[in-house]
Order: sequence, then structure tokens, then C-alpha cells
Amino acid sequence: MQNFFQIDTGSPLKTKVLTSALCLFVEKGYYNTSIPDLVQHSGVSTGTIYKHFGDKQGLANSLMELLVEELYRQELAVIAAQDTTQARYRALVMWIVEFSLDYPEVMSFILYARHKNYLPNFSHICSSKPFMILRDIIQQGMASQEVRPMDVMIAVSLAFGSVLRMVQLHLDGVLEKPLMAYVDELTETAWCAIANPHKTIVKQ
Amino acid sequence: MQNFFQIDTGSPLKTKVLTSALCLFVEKGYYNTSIPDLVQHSGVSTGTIYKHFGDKQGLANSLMELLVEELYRQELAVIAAQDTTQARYRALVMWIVEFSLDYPEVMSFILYARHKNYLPNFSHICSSKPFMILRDIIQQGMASQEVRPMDVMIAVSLAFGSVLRMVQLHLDGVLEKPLMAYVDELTETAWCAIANPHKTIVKQ
DNA sequence: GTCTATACTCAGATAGAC
DNA sequence: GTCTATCTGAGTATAGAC
Repeated sequence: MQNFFQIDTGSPLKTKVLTSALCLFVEKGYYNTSIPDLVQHSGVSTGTIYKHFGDKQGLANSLMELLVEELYRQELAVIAAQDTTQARYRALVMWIVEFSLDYPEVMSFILYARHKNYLPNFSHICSSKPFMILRDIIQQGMASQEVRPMDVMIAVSLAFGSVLRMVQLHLDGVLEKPLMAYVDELTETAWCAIANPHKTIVKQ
Repeated sequence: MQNFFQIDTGSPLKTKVLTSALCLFVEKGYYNTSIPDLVQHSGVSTGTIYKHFGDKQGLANSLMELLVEELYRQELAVIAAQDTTQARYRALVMWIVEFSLDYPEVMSFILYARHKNYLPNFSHICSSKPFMILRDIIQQGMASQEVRPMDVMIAVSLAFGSVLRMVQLHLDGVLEKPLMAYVDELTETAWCAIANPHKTIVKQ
């Protein structure tokens, strides 16, 4: 967890604070983390934190922005390594699942990082780049006729909504088997639901 | 919204407080709602609130419990009116969608009512009755062979996960068309993905 | 630029009158 | 049972020394 992402800011102090913030927000939540908590955890003083981030909200915003950027970067890398939509879909799902297994608390934080309770005024993550890229992948697949013609948001919901629900069930401890045990059947079924049958058959 | 559910407690004061709590928690969130806020909104005094609910957390727990019970009750009514799994699935989806349209803030509250940020120590809603009933429906469908044999959690994720994702996209304002415009195609496709083809064809 | 010390606000909770 | 008045402490944010 500790070095799950390397925050790239000029200042080493900023990095220390943001790393602590991620750690504490993920562990206890935004509202249950006080500035003194952050001071103690990061070893950076109150004054410095305020100088760099303005206020607590500003700190949370900076953190969220960096987190979203990092996710986006990782997704791009995953996608770049594949050359068909189906392969990209599978690779993205694997990435989501592995991420959820490696950093369950962070994943939970991302999935629920919304609403006035968390980060007031922070734009919804669903409309942010890491989520929108999923839509783009499906849309490209439709253009290349790997995915059959249908409303793109419906296809996205089927393909990724089902996976994210499974991840949430896993995070809630509801699943009997390990998360990984469900992935193949789930992605296979979801893909069939949105794939262009001609293209799929041809590929076999 | 105001009377979206009638809280049934012996005490009218309790009811007033819980109604205000739902209203304010949904609007501003748990941590952004103070006891004085509740006093003003409900017209009930600080002392009385504490006598009835112990503390703020206790109030939130009571509210959540009642909310979950009410959702469960509504789901049972929806299910009881149908006699096949497919019909029940469609009716449940319609109920979810209509609920989301009527009370978007409440729906948002339910979907994100988790995590330490919200209601610390409140058991996850995903493992609560309103969510578990969705699994039961699918499981029954599998027993009656309307749903083809597969892992039940995978079927649930496909059937309802996709719908809930769509609802979230709607709540995030990402969808171009009204939510209702997606429902038929989505449920049709999702159902096909999990339905037993023999049974389905027979029904046509 | 960074830290320490401190001010100020206000939320959560209680005591005790009625 | 209900309300008013009050306490206490936590937490955000700032001022100013270094």
C-alpha cells in the first residue's frame, strides 16, 4: 500500500503529506481524519500543510486529482499492450480485479468517493477520465464491429458494471470464492452479451 | 420526497426527527449535518433527540435500519405481483429505475451509504436484505430453470450490476437520454445473457 | 519555507428545570 | 418526557518566530 503510487510533485513535503492523506483517508475517511492526524502521520507541520494546500478541502482535491491521473495512466498502459477490443476488455477487467486485490481499501475509496459526505464539490469520478476511458474502448469496439451495434452506455454498463458490482460484492465480503475465481466466466458472459456474433465466431 | 416513507414508530417525535434526518443526511450528508441543524429542522429539542437515540450515530443507525426495512417491504410487494423470474426481474428493475427518478438523492444516498465516511459501523448495505433478495430471485430462477446454470453471483452481477451502474451514470448526469430510455434494451440484453435459452425460446 | 503556539468556532453531549 | 442552558473538547485555521 504505502508506495502504491508515487506522487510526483516538485516538493518532497507535498508528497509526504499527500501520501499520508491517501493512507488516512482510505483508512478512516475524510471526515474522521483531522489535520493533527495528518501532522503526526506525515511529520509535516500544520502551517506547512496549509501553506501548500490552502485548506483541508484543497488537500483532498489535490489528492483526488493525482489519484485519478494515476489510474488513467495505468489504464492507458494496459490498453496499449492489447490490440483488439476483446483483449483490451479482458485486460482492463484483470487490471481492475488485481488492483482490488492489491489495494482493497483504495478501491473501496475510489468506488465510494462521491457524494457530499466525502469530498464536497469534487466532480464525480464516474464522469472522470478513468471511467470515461472504459466507454471509449467499447465505442472503438463498436466502430471496428467487434461489439455489436447498441447503445454504447448500455454496453458499458453490461461489460464493466457487472464487474464493478462483483468487485463491490468482494469488498463487502459477500463472495464465497476468491474474486479471481469469478472473472473468467463473468467476462466471457458479459462479452458475449455485447459482442458482434459474426466477428466472435470468426475469431474462433 | 417529504413523505417518501412513513416512518412507523410509536412516538411522533421520533418520526419527526427521523424524517428530518433523512432529509438532511440525503441533502448535506451525515457529517455536514449537526445536531443543531436537526433541532431546527425537526422542531424537536437537543435533549429529546439524545434521550431517544442515544447519540448521533444511534440516530443514523435507526434511520438506516428503517430505510432498509422499507426498501425490503417494497421489493417484496413488487415480486409478489409477478409469477416468473423474468417478470420479477423486469419489475424489480422498473422499481429501481422509478425509485431513482422519484428520489434521486435518496437513491444516491443508498448506493453510497457505506464506508467509514458515512455511517461508521453500519453493516454494508450490499449484504443487507434489499440486496440479498435480488440474489434470491436469481437463485429461484435457476431452480426453475428459467436462468441457465451458472454461478449465481455472476448472474446477479450481470442482471442487476449493469442496471445499478446505469442508474449511477444517470445520477452522475452522464447519460444523454432519460434513464427510462435505456431500460428495455438493457434488461433485454442482460436477461438474454443469463436466461436458459430453451426456456426462453419456449416462452415466445 | 517551515515550525510552534495559539485563537476561535462550533459540534456533540449533559444537567437539570419544568 | 420535553425543553433550555451550558459545558467540554476537538478541529480548522492563523500569526508570527525562526
